[in-house]
Amino acid sequence: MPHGTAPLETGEARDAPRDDLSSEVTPGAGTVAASAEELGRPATIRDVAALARVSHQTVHRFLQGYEGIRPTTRERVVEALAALEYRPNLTARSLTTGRSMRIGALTHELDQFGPSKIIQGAAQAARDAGYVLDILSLDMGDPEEIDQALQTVTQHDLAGVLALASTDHMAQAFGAANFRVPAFLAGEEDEFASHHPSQLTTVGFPALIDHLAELGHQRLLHVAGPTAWSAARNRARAFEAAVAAHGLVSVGVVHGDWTARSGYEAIAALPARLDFTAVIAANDQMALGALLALRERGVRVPEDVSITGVDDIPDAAYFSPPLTTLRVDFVAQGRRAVEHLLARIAQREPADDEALISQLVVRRSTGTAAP
Amino acid sequence: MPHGTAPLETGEARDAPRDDLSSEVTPGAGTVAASAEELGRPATIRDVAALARVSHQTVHRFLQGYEGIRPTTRERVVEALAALEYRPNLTARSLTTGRSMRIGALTHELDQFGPSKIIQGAAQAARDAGYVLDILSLDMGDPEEIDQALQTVTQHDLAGVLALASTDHMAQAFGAANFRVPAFLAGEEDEFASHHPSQLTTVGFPALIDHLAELGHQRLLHVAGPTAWSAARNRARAFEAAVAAHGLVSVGVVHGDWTARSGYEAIAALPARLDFTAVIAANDQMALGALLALRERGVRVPEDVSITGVDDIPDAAYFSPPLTTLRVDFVAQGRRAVEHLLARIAQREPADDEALISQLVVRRSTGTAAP
DNA sequence: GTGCCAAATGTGACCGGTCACAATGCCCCG
DNA sequence: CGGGGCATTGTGACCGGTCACATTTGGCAC
Repeated sequence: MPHGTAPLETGEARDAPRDDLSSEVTPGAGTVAASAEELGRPATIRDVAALARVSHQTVHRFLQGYEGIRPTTRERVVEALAALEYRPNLTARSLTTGRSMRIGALTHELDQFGPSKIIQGAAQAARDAGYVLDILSLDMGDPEEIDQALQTVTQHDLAGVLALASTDHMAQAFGAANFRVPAFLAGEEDEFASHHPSQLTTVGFPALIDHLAELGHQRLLHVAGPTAWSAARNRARAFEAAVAAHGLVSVGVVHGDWTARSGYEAIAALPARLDFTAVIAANDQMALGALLALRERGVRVPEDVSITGVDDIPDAAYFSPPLTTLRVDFVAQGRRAVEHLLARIAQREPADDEALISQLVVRRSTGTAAP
Repeated sequence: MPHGTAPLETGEARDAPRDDLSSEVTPGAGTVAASAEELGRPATIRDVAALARVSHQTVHRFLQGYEGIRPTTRERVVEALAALEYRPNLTARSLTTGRSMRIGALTHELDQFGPSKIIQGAAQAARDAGYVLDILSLDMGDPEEIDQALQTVTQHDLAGVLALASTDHMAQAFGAANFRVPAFLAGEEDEFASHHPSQLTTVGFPALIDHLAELGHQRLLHVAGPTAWSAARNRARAFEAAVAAHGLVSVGVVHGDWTARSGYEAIAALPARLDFTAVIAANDQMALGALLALRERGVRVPEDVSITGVDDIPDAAYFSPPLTTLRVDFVAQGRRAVEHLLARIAQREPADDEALISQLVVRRSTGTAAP
């Protein structure tokens, strides 16, 4: 269909410019389209060239920001571009250059706060760099489907591929795929278990455990995320390390699935007598669930048991009671992931990024330990 | 760079096939690449054609599912495709066809539960149809920036454009843009204020108000969303209509911004004496904030005041107390939006979709009205 | 005015898949 | 055994922007 559209007119337009140099400058008399409407289809550089009475290459040069164009020529090109409402066709461009302005983002669990924030940051960073983000939400679980989705990715020639959710499934599928383009797997930073000893007591989990220790808590329960998530493992490791560093006691690690329901069930399933004074949940949702379960058991928060989360979702400040938590900058993670990928695409070294420090936010869900 | 890669070899490969029909079938002897590695770049249909000793057109026909290919020929093509690990180049394809397999999704507020769920549904539906979703997250507010983002969209030739967030800003920007492709603005359905009288008492807000009326509530407060959102206006309208239909009293409509904070402040700002027995928040987050504000005022929920939300975010079941709310199927909304768009792209009539009914979920935040 | 050189501009091919149109090959009939 | 006609396959151009290279133009010195 797009082919057949008035090929003759196009042909004439291409040949016309060199003839009537002497005739009137006022367009519209010849076969050269002088306006977008007259053309009836998106303008190409050749349409613009014809109207500006230059070669398509000159138009191209102008668009590339080439300086050496005579002012008079340049002016004609500018006018023609405006008159025809020219917009470059990125598809054609990528066909020749072999590069595209698209980044594929593999993700799942888009309804989770973290991942969707990361996507938001990634989309921003991508757009700032003139790229668009192609979302490929995979339903994990069906390996067949993952495979098919990855196939799809390789066909849509992308400048690079980013994997954002950090489950083992994803990592595995990602590793096995042959994208033929730069790829970057954005896992959660190991910030919680910082290897810089100097920071151990000031950032992330150490700060959180510090806070609890100061309040006199000795025995802690960790409600962890699903083990298939590296973020969950990181946090669990960081928890254990911080506890050990403070000489406190971990009474156990229960695994949930990030949902409030799993946090609720983790607490509800405990024996009648609780042998801890603080619950450290690996995210705010599970903390919320734990909060309700404790309340239903007649346990007061924070008088009897303190509770903490991780993420600082916007709602956390309005839980009953408001939740003490570690704020994680997901948007920055997304931005950074894209920047890393862009660096790899451009074959530069990625900018040295400072650590993403998760910040302790103290609210009313933590208090002095019950005696 | 991709140009220069051994143009000679390519040229020879293109001409070679017809010569050595008699010589060995075993490849590798001539200049025709017989494997993906040997090629060192993605295989094209012409590479495949050369290896299969057919014309590029025959390969093309095979790929299009054309039946009339002699079995022996077909077999050679199949083998060549496999040997060279051929993957179609979608960029080249869209250049000629003028169609692409990409849908642009304009959105903002990706951190909101509703929008991100809608995106999830849209991405699923898109992928099911072989499309990918290009996310274009706009920062509303800066009209300059919106404009620029829309420019970007028109350059990435997309099969269609979808706008998902339903603020007036978006609607306006969307309406003003000239996408040159099918576009679809997915606003929230007017489901809450259904015009089908028969459904008025069974779905959405009517059901919610029904529920409260049965519990004896007479005086209601609505915490609405921001007026710039059509969803907020719909819900406010539906609230008023349902109240009127039941002969109840609306003591007022306070506008928040969807966040828990705004719900909290809406209640905190009220005079000491509350003249309502139920708060109807336009979403669950604001209900959460209201819940905390009431608690801090010493008001018990649901004994003194009942509270309801809308959306049924996963956390709502674990608020303290668990929230009575209207469940909205955002994923279905996203799917439907994409299906509508795809229908428009294919110039078919969209499938007749049944109403998306929001379902009342009764939990413990509502109880009999205080006397 | 002439010649030279760099600056400015033009030409044609190409990316890879698709399209319109041609040219074979093959089978069967008279 | 020749020829009609369909089945099968091939040819070349095209989409629009880019690249490598060729050609023209202008400015300046002589």
